Amino acid sequence: MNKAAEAGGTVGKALSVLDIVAQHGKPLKFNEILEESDYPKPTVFRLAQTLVNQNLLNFNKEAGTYTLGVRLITLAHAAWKTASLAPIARQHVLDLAQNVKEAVHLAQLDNGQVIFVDKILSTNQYETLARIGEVAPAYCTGVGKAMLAFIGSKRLEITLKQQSYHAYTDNTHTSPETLYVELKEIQKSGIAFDREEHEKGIISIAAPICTEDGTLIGALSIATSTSRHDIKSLKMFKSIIEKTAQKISTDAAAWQF
Amino acid sequence: MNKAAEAGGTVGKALSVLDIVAQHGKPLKFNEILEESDYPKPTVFRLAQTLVNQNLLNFNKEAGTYTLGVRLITLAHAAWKTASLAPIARQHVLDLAQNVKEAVHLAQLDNGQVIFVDKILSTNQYETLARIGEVAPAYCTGVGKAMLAFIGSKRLEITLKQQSYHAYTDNTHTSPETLYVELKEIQKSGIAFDREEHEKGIISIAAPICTEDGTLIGALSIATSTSRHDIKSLKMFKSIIEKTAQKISTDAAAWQF
DNA sequence: AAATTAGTCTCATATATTGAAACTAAGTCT
DNA sequence: AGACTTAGTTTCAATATATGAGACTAATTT
Repeated sequence: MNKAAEAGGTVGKALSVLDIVAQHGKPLKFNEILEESDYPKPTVFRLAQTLVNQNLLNFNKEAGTYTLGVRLITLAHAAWKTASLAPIARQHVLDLAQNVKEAVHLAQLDNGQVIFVDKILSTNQYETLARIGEVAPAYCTGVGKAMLAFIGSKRLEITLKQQSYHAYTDNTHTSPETLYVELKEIQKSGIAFDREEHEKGIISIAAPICTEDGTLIGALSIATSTSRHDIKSLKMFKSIIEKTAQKISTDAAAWQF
Repeated sequence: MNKAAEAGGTVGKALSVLDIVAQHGKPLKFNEILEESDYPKPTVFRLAQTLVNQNLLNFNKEAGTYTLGVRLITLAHAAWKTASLAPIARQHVLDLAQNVKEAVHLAQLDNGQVIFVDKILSTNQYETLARIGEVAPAYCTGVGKAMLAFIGSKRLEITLKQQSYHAYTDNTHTSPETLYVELKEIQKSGIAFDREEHEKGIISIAAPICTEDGTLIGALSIATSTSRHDIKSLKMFKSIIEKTAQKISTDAAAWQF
C-alpha cells in the first residue's frame, strides 16, 4: 500500500513511516505505526527516532504519540511556491472563480494521483486554504480524467494500472477499459466532466493545461453541485475554462516550466 | 547553516540536500547543490537521485535542474491538518480578522524559528494562501517574542542562542541581553509588540496561546502598517486578542493537544 | 583539436543499518 | 498481592549500505 516504499534505501523506509502517520491523520502510537509497517520493531523504532530528530515527526512524550512535524509545512511552502503551477496560475484562477461564481480547482498529477494545488470556493472563500495539498483519485475526477487524456500513451498505460477503480458512486468507472473509451472522447473534445463519479451530487467540468509543445502540466476545473447545475449547463463554461487554461499555459511558458 | 543536518544518518544528509533546494526557491543544477553541500560529489549525486525516486525532488531532464517535488505538498497538507493549530483556531482567527479589519497571523515555534500556520489579510483575502508555511525569525517579530516569553526558561536559554540578531531595521534587537529584558516585560503584560523590528513600517500586537497548564502552543498577532496605526492605537486590541487566544486555547484542550 | 567543466559510474572500504533476542515498564487479570 | 500480557526500548554481532577517491563520459569553451 505504501506507494514508493519498496525502494531499498534508508530514506525510502523512513518516508514509508512518515506516510503511515500522514495517512492516518491523527496522533499514532508506536505500536500502531509498527503494525502498518513492513519492517521489524527495532527498525521502525529507529526510523521514527530519526524522523523526530529531523523534525519531520513530532513525538508527544505524555501521550506517547507521533504526529507530523511542522518542518513539513515549511518545506511545502517552498514546494508550492517553486514547484507547483499555483503561484503562476493564481490570478487566472481567481478571475475565473469571480466570473463563474463557482468553485475552481487547480490540480497536478503525481504518481497517478490528483493533487489539488489551489482551490477557490465560491461560497466561503476561506475554506479553500484547508484543502490545498489534498489528493484524489485520477480515474473519477474531472481534473484527473482531463490530465489522463493528455498524459501521453506510455505514461497513460502505467497510470491506468495504478488506479484502484473503487466504485465511489454508481457512475464511477470500475475498469480501465470504460475509462479508456471516455479518455479518447476527452482527447477529441478537450474537455472532461465529472458526472458524480467521485461524490454523489458533485459534478465538474475540467480542462487540461498543456505547454506549447503539448506537455501536460496540470488541469483546471469548475466544480459545483447537482442542485445548482447539471452537465448540460456546465457546458456553458467550456469556452471560458479553455481560455483560462490557455492563459495559464502561456504564463507558465514565460516563466520557464 | 543547515540546521539539523549534522546528524549522522542518511536521512539527515538527504534532508540537507532537500533544504538546499528549498532555500533557493528556484530550479537548481546539480553543481549548485553540490557547492552548497558539505558532502562529496558522488554522495550528493546519489542523495539527489534517492530524493527524486521518492518524489521529494523533481528532476527536469531537459534543463538538468532540480525542484521540490509535489509529494511535499501532500505531506504538508496532512501536517497542517493534524499537527498545526490552524484548523482548530481557524474560526477564531477569522472572527478576529473580521472584527478588527486588520491582518491576523497565527504562528508556531519550530527550532527557534517562527512558522506562520495561518494568515488572514484584511485587504486582499486571497494573498493569504501564498504565505502559509513562511518562516520568520523569533527575536524580531511580535508572535516570535510572545512565544519566546512563554517558552519556559530552559528552552529559552537554548533558543536565545539560536537567533541570528541580524539588524533588519534600526529597532531590531541585536543582542540576547536587550531581548531578554523585553521578554521579561512581555511575561508580565502578556502582550508583545513588534515595533518595526522586522520590517520598516510594519507593526503588530501579539499574544501567546498556552494550554491550561501553561504550555506554549502558539501565538496570534494583529499586524498593520504605521500608516494606519501606531503602537498606542494597537493597544486597543489587547483585550480582544487575548480573548481570542483564550478561546483557541480552550478549543485546543478539548481536541487533545 | 585541446582544454575545461559538468555530470555519471565503479569498486574497495568504512560505516550505518539491521533485527533476533533480551530487557524494562506499564498495564491486566486471577 | 503475584503472575501474565502487552508496549516500548536497548544491545550487539552480522550484514547490507552508504561512502568517496578517482576514473570516465558528455558537453562546452578556448
